[in-house]
Amino acid sequence: MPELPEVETVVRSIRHHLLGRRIINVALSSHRVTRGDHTLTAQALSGATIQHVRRQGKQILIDLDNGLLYIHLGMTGKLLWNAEPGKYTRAFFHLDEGQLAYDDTRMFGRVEYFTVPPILVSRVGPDALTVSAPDFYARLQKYRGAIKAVLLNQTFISGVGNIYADEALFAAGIHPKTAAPRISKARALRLHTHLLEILKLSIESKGSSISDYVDSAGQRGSFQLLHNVYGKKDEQCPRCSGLIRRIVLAQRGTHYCPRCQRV
DNA sequence: ATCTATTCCTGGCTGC
DNA sequence: TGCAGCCAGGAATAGA
Repeated sequence: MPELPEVETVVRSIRHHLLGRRIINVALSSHRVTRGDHTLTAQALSGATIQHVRRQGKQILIDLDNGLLYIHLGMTGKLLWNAEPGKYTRAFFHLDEGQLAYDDTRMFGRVEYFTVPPILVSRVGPDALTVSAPDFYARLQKYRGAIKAVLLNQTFISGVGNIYADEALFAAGIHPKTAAPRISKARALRLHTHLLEILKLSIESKGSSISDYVDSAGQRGSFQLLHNVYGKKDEQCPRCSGLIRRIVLAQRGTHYCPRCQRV
C-alpha cells in the first residue's frame, strides 16, 4: 500500500527517466482508472513533453507542456520503467526513449490528464514530510475525531496512510483513539517529530513492501522489517514486551500497544 | 458542519 | 483439492 515514502521512492526512481522525454503514444484500458475518454486523453497526451515530476502527499504530478498528468497509486498501483505490458497494465506510455507502464490489479488508483489542474490536487493539506511543527499543531486544532482518523485525513496533512499512522502513534506513545482536542501541545509536537523521523527513515529504506509494493525498477523496500506495531497483532511490543492489539478504527485495521500508548 | 459508514476492486488466505 | 467467504484499504460518496 503506497503511502508517502513509497510514492516518494517511486518518484525518485522514475524522475530521471522521464524528465525532458516526449510522449509518443499512450494505450489506456481501464475506465475505472482513467475516469475519462480514452481517445481524447490519448490524443492530448501524444506529443506532450514532460517538464517536471513532482509528489504531493500520495499524489504523483507530472507536468507536461500542455497540461498535467495526475497519478495516484491507490492500493496496488505501480509505475514500471521499461517493463512489458501485462495482465494488469491499465495505461502504457511509449516515450521517445523508453516506456512507462501503469499496473494496478485492484484499480483503486488513477491516471488522469488535465489541461487545468483540478481542485482535487490542491485540496489536500501540506505534505507530511515538510509540514512545520507549529503548522502541524495549529491544523490539529481544527479536528475533533480520533487522532488516527485525523492522521489518515489527507486534508489535515497529506501522505500518511494506515502503516505510518500506526507507527507514528506508537513512537509517540499516543493511543490511536485519543480525541484530537485532548492531545497536549507537547504530545502533538512529539507526534510531529516522530512522524517525520519515521517517514524519512522509511524513504531511506525505499519504503515498506508488505504485499507487492515495488518501485519503478521492480525493487522492494525494506522498512517493513523495522515496523514496531503494524501487522504485529499478538506479537510482543518491542518496548514493554506486552502484546500488540489490533482493533478497527475509522474502518481500518489499527495496531497499538495498550501499555505504551495512552489516551 | 462533522463525523461515520458504504462503495469500489481482486488476489490471497482461512476453514470446511 | 476445491471453493465459498472474508479480508486488505485510499478516498469519493452517501448518510447520520
